Amino acid sequence: MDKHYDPKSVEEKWYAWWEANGHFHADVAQGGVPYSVVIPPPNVTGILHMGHALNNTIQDVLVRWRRMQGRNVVWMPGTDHAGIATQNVVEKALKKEGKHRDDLGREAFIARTWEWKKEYGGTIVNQLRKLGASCDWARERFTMDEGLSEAVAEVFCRLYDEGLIYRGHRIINWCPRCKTALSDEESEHVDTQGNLWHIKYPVKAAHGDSVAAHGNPVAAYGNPVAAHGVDAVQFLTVATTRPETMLGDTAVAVNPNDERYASLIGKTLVLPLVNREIPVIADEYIDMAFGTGAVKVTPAHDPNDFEMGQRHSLPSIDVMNDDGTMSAEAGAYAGLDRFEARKRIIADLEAQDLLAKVDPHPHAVGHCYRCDTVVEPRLSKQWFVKMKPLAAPAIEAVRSGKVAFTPKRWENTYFEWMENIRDWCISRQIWWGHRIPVYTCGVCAHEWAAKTAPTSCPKCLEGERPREPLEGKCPAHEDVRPPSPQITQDPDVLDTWFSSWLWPFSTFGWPHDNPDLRFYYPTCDLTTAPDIIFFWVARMIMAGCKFMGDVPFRNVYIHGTVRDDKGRKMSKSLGNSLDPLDIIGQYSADALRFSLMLITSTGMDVYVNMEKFEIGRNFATKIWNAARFMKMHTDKCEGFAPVPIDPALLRDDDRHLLDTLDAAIAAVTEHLEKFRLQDAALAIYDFIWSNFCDWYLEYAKQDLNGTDDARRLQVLSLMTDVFAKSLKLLHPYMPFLTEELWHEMGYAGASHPVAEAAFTPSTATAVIRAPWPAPYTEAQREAWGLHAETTAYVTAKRELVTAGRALRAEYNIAPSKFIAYVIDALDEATATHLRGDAESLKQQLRSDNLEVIIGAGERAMPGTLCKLGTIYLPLDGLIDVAAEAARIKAELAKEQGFLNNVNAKLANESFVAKAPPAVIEQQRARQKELTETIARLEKLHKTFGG
RNA sequence: GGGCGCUUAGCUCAGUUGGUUAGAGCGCUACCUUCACACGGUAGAAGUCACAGGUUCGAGUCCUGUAGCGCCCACCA
Repeated sequence: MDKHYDPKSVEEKWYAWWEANGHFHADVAQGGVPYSVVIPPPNVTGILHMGHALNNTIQDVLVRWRRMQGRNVVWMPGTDHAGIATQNVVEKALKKEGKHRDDLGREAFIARTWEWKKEYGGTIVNQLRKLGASCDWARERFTMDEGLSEAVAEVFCRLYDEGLIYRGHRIINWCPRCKTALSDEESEHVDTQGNLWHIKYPVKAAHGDSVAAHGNPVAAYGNPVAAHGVDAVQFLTVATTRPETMLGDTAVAVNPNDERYASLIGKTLVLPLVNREIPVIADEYIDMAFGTGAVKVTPAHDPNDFEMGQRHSLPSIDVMNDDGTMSAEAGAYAGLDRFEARKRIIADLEAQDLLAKVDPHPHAVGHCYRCDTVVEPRLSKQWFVKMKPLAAPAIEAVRSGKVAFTPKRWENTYFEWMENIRDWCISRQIWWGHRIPVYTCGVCAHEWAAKTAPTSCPKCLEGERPREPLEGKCPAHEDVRPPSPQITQDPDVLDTWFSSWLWPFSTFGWPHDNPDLRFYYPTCDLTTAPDIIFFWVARMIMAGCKFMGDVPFRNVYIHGTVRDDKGRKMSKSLGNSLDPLDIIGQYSADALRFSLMLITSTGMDVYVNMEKFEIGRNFATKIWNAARFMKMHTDKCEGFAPVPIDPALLRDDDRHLLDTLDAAIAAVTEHLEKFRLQDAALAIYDFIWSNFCDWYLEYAKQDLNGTDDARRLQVLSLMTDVFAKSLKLLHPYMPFLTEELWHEMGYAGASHPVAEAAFTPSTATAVIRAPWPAPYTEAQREAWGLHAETTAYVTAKRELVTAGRALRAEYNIAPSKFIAYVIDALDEATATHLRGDAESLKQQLRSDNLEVIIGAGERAMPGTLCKLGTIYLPLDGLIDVAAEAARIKAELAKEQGFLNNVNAKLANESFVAKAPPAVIEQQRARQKELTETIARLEKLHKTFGG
């Protein structure tokens, strides 16, 4: 074995080997209890970031653990075509060539995108391999591959035919850079310090008014100086955050109960800058307390205004183009960018003295989640899914517990959104994605949805249109004529998430019934980030309930966000991102995985910096060295083969080791069942490092270097077996290191008599297929003498040894100086037991240059204390007697305080009456212990002349 | 405006149904390069569990309120 562990070569070697040997591949034919997981498909444009590392490590831990438990495990991998994101990437590449997508045309552009996918789409998937993700790569899917596209078409047509997909003319979120509609979820609200501009709208004078007498009142308002010079003009002041939209105003609204404006309702205003006449309307929606209480109504650019427009039959004037520049409707401002137009409009209003005031106003502004451009609410004709009917069963599924969230609090978030769900805008004005399968007949104007491109119009085929007879084909069933130029398909594509929400069943072959789908659906655990609950999790539950008649998964584990050590979200623009591949390069994939798991508690955000990954690296080194140590001894032991446990040869520390291993196995299993991956990792870490390495391996040295061959063989067998089980426990977290050691230690194929089951040939080769360790049976524990007393003895012994070492440190005695100390054990049984083990104790202490004498206090001079009782240390001029007396006095006071508390507790009638017997018993024992300790301390204190 | 989370050792955080003297990692102090490991070992210091009330025999843990920080949702122009 090499002195140093080389993760790089090891990780590459084993990943290739696992894949080549089909260790990740799932097969229905093998039967058993399924454990299925679908990966949250990363964007095909993605590169591995810390969020992926966290998400996929969690999944891989669960998946590997379940696999070892003997479940029939499938981890379905794949990528998302990420409509807008991918199109952006390809457009950027085109731009470098000085081209635009329009130069290529739709078909060529799509072909170009597929080429890009073919060349770069595998990046993230290969990075997942570096992380160690044990996905069933043979099943890898892509949201635009043939099968998934079929599922999308199937779902669209079903919803369309049921009337759950409809086309609507309404205000949607428009990204002027991507030039497409977005769903509400795709518009991210960012708190922004904006302004509330107060603009004065002149009131048009009635006939006979003095202003009207000037002829054209509009002209007068167009020239405020003139207006002022001639007459007093009445104004209605409105407040707005988006002044440029005023060009599209078709009314101003006030609350009908607002006395300030009562007289103006029904009057006409003259819209500044455009001189359009617009009415003052009354609408309950208006909040009298906000702004001026008068609101400009722009039905084409604001959802509320749109609704008001509907209520009051107002026209809608769209003043913007799809790229965010002002449209022809904007008159003099046409062609200007919307923000430039805003500046100009403000300036112009100011020049005409129509800007009453400007108040700073913080508000949330929508940004495109793909390109961060400010989203424009805009009137548009789009496709929508009616969500309420889909939401109802999905709400019930969570309420009834068919789907459970971890942590549970996310269920509230889910309910909140689902109960107030709004229709989902699914059409996108881009090219990369699933084309909306809606067709229109140019002859009869019939519109319908079809899974495959139709060649003729069904309405016309029904006989309403005379048609040519077809040779050899029954016209009622199939039409083989070339596509009719009369039939046109909707140009838009579907929202990326329209394919993602089918992922848990489309990846298993739906809409076709098949064994995989039947066996693996519903999946078990879905692991994802909180920001994706609405985009994906909720919609998957809806789709599962709707199309499969069952939930898509039983558990949803929502993990936290990975942040930098200052708590900021990692982002490219901040430059505070850690690259998982850097961490893997510097510390190893195992270190990345283990550290992440160890520092992340269930569902909480995690703060990371580079140094945090030392934990995992150090742990790996520790284990590597422990293995080297054992290997060194097994190599020395010629022809070493493990022997079965001989109860006659077992000593306390052996029993204690088996005991703590048992506890660790139980704890790890239970924690993993409840998604407590941190606690499970801690239990493994603590067992291997503290119990196995620090205590047992040190303890075992005396036997390994001793002369008793039978005992040495027993100890070696025991420790290698316990180490094998430790590797199994650790394998889900550190797959590479454990696999390497599994082979280095010769566990692959070796027969371990203490192991819980004989390996079958197919499972003997890899830890990944080794069975998850089971706690020992009662019969074994009985036969081996694993009793509670064992733990008590070993605990006593450890404290005793610790006390000896502490003496040296406390009195600052050189390591070279031999110390014999004496212990007066508290209870006789322990003392007797430890005396019986005196020889091994002596050996154990030899390296510390210590020697202990049990229960002979009278012979020695007083020294210090440990929990077991009194420890005496020969003075030999090593101790400052006065200082020691003071120390003991302080100790005495502390113990007396504890005793007082306990006494008070036990004297309390309510406590005795109500506390559980176990707690009372505990307190009684403690009372006894404290009383004895105090008696001893008092004696000691006297000895020191106190 | 609603909802959620956090506040425990110098730092980052655990603490699972309320129950011995509240834990870990890092950092810190002292000693040790002893034949697996200095990415190590041994021993140690360090916390009025944000604040104020309440329930209880007993509260870091349950309830109410306050403060600070953070996140999510929301059409107040």
